[in-house]
Amino acid sequence: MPRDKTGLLHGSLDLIVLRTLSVQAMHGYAITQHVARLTDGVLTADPGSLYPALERLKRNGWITAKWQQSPTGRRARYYAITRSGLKQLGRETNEFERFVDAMRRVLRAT
Amino acid sequence: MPRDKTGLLHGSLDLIVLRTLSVQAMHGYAITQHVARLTDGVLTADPGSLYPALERLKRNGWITAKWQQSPTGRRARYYAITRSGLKQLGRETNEFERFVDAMRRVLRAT
DNA sequence: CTCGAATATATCGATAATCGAGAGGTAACC
DNA sequence: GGTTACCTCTCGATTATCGATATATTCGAG
Repeated sequence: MPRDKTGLLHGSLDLIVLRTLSVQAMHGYAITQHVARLTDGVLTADPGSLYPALERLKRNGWITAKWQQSPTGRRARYYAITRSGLKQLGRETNEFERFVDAMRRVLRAT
Repeated sequence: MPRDKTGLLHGSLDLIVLRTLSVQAMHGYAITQHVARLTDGVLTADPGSLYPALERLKRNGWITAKWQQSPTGRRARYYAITRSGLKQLGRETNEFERFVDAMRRVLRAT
């Protein structure tokens, strides 16, 4: 599974996680799989980045965590997005679009 | 002049600089102005990030530096992209597009 | 003539996010 | 019994960005 190694992921992992949880509450491992499958491995949420990120988001009140049983019977920590997390998702999505627009302007300049 | 503060710039400054220098050789301060004007201040190349970045790119052989007179009569260091810098620009542009595509897939997932 | 704004380069330390490499453990399957 | 898939979590190293700061020159306004 290819890693980022470009540094581009920097600052967008939170957005990825918030967006993923806005679709459905799920546990960390499921987030990893979801992102890898959606992007054909272009983006990955590695444990070493994901769990700190989840802790960060929780600390900011944008997600909640609760232990549950996964469909496979094992215990897993389910993360759900909060109302303020949804607002944050909106903000970060806008920022991302602004960023991409600006980059496109630079990349197309003559 | 608004700063990034999202972390999104992380990893794309090199691309911005290479692309800018591919248009025309110029000095650091001119890069700062060029990027700010093109993007309406959405992206900035602050001195504290720019000069280390230029040094980094030079170390990799992607740009060259040479002292010259600026149109205003002051001495300035002019940076020019090299052939291998152009190749690197191509690679980084592709990576960026791949990244944006992947992000879009995540942001549009249902 | 003086003063501030614009031009221009550069360094330093703090910050913070990512990543690699694990460690630990359960369940299922061959 | 061994391997794979599932699932959480921590630690240290790395690295880029950023804010602040220093230095110096040129130009135009008052």
